[in-house]
Amino acid sequence: MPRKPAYDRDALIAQARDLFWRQGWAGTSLKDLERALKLKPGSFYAAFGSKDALYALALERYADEGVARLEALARELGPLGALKAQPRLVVEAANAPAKACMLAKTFAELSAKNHDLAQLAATHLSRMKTCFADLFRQAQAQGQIGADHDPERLAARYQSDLLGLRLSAERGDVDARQIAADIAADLDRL
Amino acid sequence: MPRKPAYDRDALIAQARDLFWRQGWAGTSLKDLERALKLKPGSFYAAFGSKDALYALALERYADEGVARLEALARELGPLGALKAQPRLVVEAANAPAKACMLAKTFAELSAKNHDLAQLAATHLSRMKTCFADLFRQAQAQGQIGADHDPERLAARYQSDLLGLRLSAERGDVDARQIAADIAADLDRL
DNA sequence: GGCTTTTTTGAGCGATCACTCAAGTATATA
DNA sequence: TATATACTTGAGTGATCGCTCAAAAAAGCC
Repeated sequence: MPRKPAYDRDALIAQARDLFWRQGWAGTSLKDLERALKLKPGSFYAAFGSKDALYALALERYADEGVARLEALARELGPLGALKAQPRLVVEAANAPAKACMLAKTFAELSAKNHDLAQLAATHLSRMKTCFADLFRQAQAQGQIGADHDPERLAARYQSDLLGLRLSAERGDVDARQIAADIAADLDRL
Repeated sequence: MPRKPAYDRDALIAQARDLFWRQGWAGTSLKDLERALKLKPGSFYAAFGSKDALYALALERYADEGVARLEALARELGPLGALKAQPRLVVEAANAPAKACMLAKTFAELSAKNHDLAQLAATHLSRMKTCFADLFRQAQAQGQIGADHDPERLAARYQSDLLGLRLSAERGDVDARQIAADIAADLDRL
């Protein structure tokens, strides 16, 4: 007996993610969302409950797809290959809403006020770091990098470099491809 | 015959810089500023004109002091010494309002909307990059690093790593000192 | 002390914020 | 086709945003 919604919820979350990713939390108003998602306030709140709840869904989606993409890359190129390819891929992602990492942007914007979304972003960043560590561990097991390295430490440094790279990639006066190449080259010296 | 202001303008700019640095542009309201600077709205606008104008002054101050600190460090430790010390110093700065770079935070928050302050932050980031390049050039001239390196490229990578490090330093699940040590160690292999 | 000039004060402006809700509309079942 | 059950609509909520301005207070000069 009920009527079905006229929208595709998954597509709306993806659109919201793109908007939030580009413009940040405070930089994206409900008017922006209503316009982009073509949803009136009533429908918006019926569907998602609040701006923050939708942001949380968007963050989740962002992180899930990031992990999935990395794991697919590792299946294709092997652990070290994936780690070496990732910087270039991130910089060259032409149709992404932004180069910078949405988790990092969210954390940077909201951590000072102890916002729940900052904690959520931090959790997902941790998850990504664990993925990196796993790949370093696998590469080590396969003898692709020296046994005298701590995978967790490598992962922390690698993720840090990647966050810097992705911010740099938004600048007009920086050649991010060079930086990406240098990060990848460093992995060969391990 | 005129009356003198009761406040120290330079001190107010420094306080505003600390607030903006921690909380960002949108995250810092005029109420926050009025409370921190102990200024009623009228005095605030008589002194600074607008929130954005004060933010610009704060950015300027931040960048100027950053450059000055780096140059002083280079006089004390030499060019390569300064570059190697900087990561550790940045991570260990205990009384700084935040670990992350204010220029990077501003740029990340505001560049999507083409805000003037994002452009200003980008300009100052460029300035800092030039400082780094100069130090790499000096280190090269002194034979401390190989002649087969492009100082501009080294500077871009170094700054990118530093921005990543400083963001990582705000996370609870990352040992930023390890990353800082690893960045410094990389400079010895040039 | 009297006058001028400036700063300080704080109520309050219009705009926008995230959000609500009652009325209108469309759809799936009976 | 009639009814029940959602979904859609958009005017409107109180709160907060950056900011203005006229009145009150204070300091420098005669």
